Amino acid sequence: MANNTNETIEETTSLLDIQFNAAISVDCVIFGYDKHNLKVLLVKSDMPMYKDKYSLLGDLLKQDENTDQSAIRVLAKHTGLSGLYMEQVCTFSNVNRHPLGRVVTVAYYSLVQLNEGLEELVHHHPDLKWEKVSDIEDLAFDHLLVFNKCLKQLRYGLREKPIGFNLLPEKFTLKQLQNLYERVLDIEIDKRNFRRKLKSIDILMDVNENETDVSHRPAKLYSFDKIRYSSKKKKRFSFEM
Amino acid sequence: MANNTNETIEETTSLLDIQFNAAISVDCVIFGYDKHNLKVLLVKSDMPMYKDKYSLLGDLLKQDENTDQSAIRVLAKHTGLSGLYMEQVCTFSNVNRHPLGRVVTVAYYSLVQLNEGLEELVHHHPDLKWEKVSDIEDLAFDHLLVFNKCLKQLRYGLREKPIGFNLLPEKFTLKQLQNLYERVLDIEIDKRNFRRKLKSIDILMDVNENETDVSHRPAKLYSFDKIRYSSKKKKRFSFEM
DNA sequence: CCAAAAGTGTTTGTAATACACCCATGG
DNA sequence: CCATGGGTGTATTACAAACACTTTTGG
Repeated sequence: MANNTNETIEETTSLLDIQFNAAISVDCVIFGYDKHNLKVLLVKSDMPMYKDKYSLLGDLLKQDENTDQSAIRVLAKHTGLSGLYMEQVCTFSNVNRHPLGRVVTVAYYSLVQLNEGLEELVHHHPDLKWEKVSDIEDLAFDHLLVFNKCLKQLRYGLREKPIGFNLLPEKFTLKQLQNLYERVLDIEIDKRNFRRKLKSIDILMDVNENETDVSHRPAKLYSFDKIRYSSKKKKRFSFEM
Repeated sequence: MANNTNETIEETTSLLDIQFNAAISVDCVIFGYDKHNLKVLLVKSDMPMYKDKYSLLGDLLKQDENTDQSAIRVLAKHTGLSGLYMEQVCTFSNVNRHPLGRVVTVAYYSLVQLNEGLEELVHHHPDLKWEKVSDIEDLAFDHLLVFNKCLKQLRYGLREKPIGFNLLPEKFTLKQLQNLYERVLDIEIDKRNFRRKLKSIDILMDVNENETDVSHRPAKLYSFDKIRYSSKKKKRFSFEM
């Protein structure tokens, strides 16, 4: 794919040169879950026409990276974390979506467990905030559109793939997992049915530990068993509930 | 979104100007179904390094259009048709995916019923061909990747949304519909179960006509009842089978 | 011993699967 | 009247949904 002749390069460099080029950006909907609420990391817009509005975290694509790499870079820059779960969602390209020129943006969402460290982020960076998903009403640019699309894809994926674990600590209780599903999907789930479902899917590992520091019967802790999951991945099963 | 002050324009035009820009293209996986096979419209690559290979139909994004419009334009140009079912699938942006320079491409798939008119297309345009999906092994650029992703999304969507009808004529028999599911998903379906399922979903309209020109009992013709479908769309139901 | 949440089974309805014969038409 | 594919029903099984009480711990 890289050993083109000089001839070819000349021919097409010119072809592409006369073509319209656009800036390409990546926008990340960074979902954080703090055991009660699903939140999204937002940054105060630095554009005069969008002052007082917040926007998603993003950046322009660089010459030596693809959009996945760009998204990883944006995540690392703002959260300090790498290896986060991440999905490309959709590309937005309306002609006037960006007031400063033509910018086509590729949207990603990613998932992170909102611990104290991450909550603290916003104290050092006053332009950042974790906004509850249910409180998001208005964003700069077309970012409300982008956000809605990403939220939809997250909800969809949560029913079909074991991605929810990315929003929880390594070890968690069944109640925490159920709460996650209830909060993110905005539904109520019967405790017994939920537990039976999880038992039948059989992708959790009993870590033989209990919750601590609770003033009632402590719950057992589990972790997601990636290995067991991949071994049964072939048969399509649904997380539907 | 369009009344920026001069100040803003100056400030950011310069900001965007110094940024890296890339060409943006749209690539369409145009699926055609001829009652026996699912096929894809391909065009012989005009690039020396990919001679003898075929590629998807695509074009570079123009200044005054978004990628949806660009895809519609590509579809119209090569099939002469408009209003085809179409979905954005994914964006591919690897640095070296295009030998002539940096081109980020947005992939779409679309669905069309392959009638004689469309089959004939390829006689007037010797560079075009309808290739059976099962025969596609190698394509120019990263188009095999693009194609595979689009096929996957088509199969996925077929199980969840009533999009199959876009591959059939307005009026069709239940057998034709079943064949479509079997061929596209590459599975076998029990005739009685299939028919019961469709009856329960209740989105077909009996057009009170029969097949003609068959040397056996003619089958009843149905059409997809869009209105009835949208009226029950709220409850999520699955085309799963 | 009390408060609080953890943990557990059964019943009922609904949808998926497997399976075989009669019917209507053209030739 | 025969060949061809169209059209139909039932029994079984698996899964989803609804629902209430006992157990364990901390204070």
